[in-house]
Amino acid sequence: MTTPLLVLQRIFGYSAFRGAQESIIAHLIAGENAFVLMPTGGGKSLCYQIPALMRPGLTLVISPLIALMQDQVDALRRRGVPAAYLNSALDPLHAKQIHDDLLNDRLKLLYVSPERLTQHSFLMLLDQLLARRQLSLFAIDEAHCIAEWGHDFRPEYRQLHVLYQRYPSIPRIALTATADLQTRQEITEQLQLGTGNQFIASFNRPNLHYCVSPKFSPGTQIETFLLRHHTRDSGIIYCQSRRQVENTTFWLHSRGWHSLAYHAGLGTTLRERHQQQFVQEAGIIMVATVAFGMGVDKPDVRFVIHLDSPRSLEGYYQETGRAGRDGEPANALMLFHPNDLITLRLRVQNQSRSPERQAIDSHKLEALALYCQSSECRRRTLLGYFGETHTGYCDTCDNCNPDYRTWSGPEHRNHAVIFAADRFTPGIHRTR
DNA sequence: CGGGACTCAGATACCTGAGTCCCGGTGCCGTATT
Repeated sequence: MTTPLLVLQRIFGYSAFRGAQESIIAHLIAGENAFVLMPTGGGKSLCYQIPALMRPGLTLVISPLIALMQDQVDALRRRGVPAAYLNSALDPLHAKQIHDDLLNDRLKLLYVSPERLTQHSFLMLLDQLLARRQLSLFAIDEAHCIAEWGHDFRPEYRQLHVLYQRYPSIPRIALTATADLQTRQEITEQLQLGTGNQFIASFNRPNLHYCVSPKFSPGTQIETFLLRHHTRDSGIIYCQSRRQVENTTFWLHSRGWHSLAYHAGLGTTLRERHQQQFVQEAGIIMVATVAFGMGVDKPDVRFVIHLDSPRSLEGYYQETGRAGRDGEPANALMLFHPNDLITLRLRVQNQSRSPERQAIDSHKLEALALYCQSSECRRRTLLGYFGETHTGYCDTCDNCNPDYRTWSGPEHRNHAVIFAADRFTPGIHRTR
């Protein structure tokens, strides 16, 4: 008789479970639903992969990106686990093969996108598996996409309720590393997970150090920060627009920094090349839009700079969370100007979304505004937003420790004074 | 596209008007075309 621990040791090669992994796995094996919130690198995947191997039949994993599916399936196959994905990157012959494998119970895990899942033909296939009692578990990876993308960008993310409506007897697990209270509620409702099945780890990342600096001369500020703290480190600079990415990359390059651009307008080949370079080589600065990050596995990212304000505190946490996954100290610097907020507020107002949705977007944005303009411990504010209490005085943010206020230039104390005294110099502009 | 924000030059010490620039970002899927 095999146990989860034996599977963990024999298949995955770890000696012991971490955090809540063991209880989540036991929960799923017993046929219960689960909502799992765990920081990146906390071992989320194992929470459904081990039950997948211990329960009879197929575990279906809903994943947002083809690249993520490929990474996961490659890793599983290397360990000898029969896993596959079904998506548009696959040629018809292979797709047919997987179809056959599914009907003959030769696969333990199948990865698909929500778009694939909601196709009629695919649901018919699942119906067949259900009828043969070959359907074991549904796992929704990166479940925050339901709230983040489901409302306009990828509407199929709001149709995942088909899982419990059509297959009520099959347990569901949703996993993510970032979700505020609102997002958690949305995921739980959308997938009917039940309120008693929540496994929520701490959001605190003690090795991340936070600073919000008034933005008055972004180029100089970035360079000061890099020269003082990160002359040879890998890091990410987040911008709001593709144009800003281009300009900043060009500018950094002209100043002798090894920088690469990443946004969805660059084309698949170039994006893949840049991402691979960033992961494999040391000391590259990736200048990127929100397109960059998900599924990027690089433990030694030493800094994340926000050149423009993100549109929510949730997004900010997610993006800064890509630094310091190795547990070593890493810095999160935000260059903030109140004008950025004005633009974002207008954008929320002008969105053609329901009043309820606008209220939620607005709430998420105002949480960020509070964070930027607060003189309280950043860590306390950030954790408080996610419903966690922290005593404050973390000593590793600019509000707790004066040393952190000089990251990108002279010490800043009061945003209002600085913005009254200085005229705002807009973003870095390419010289023609 | 209309309109707001910014820059710059010129006339005149703070303001005006013309010109320029900008107007977010994320990916599946399938079908049509080289």
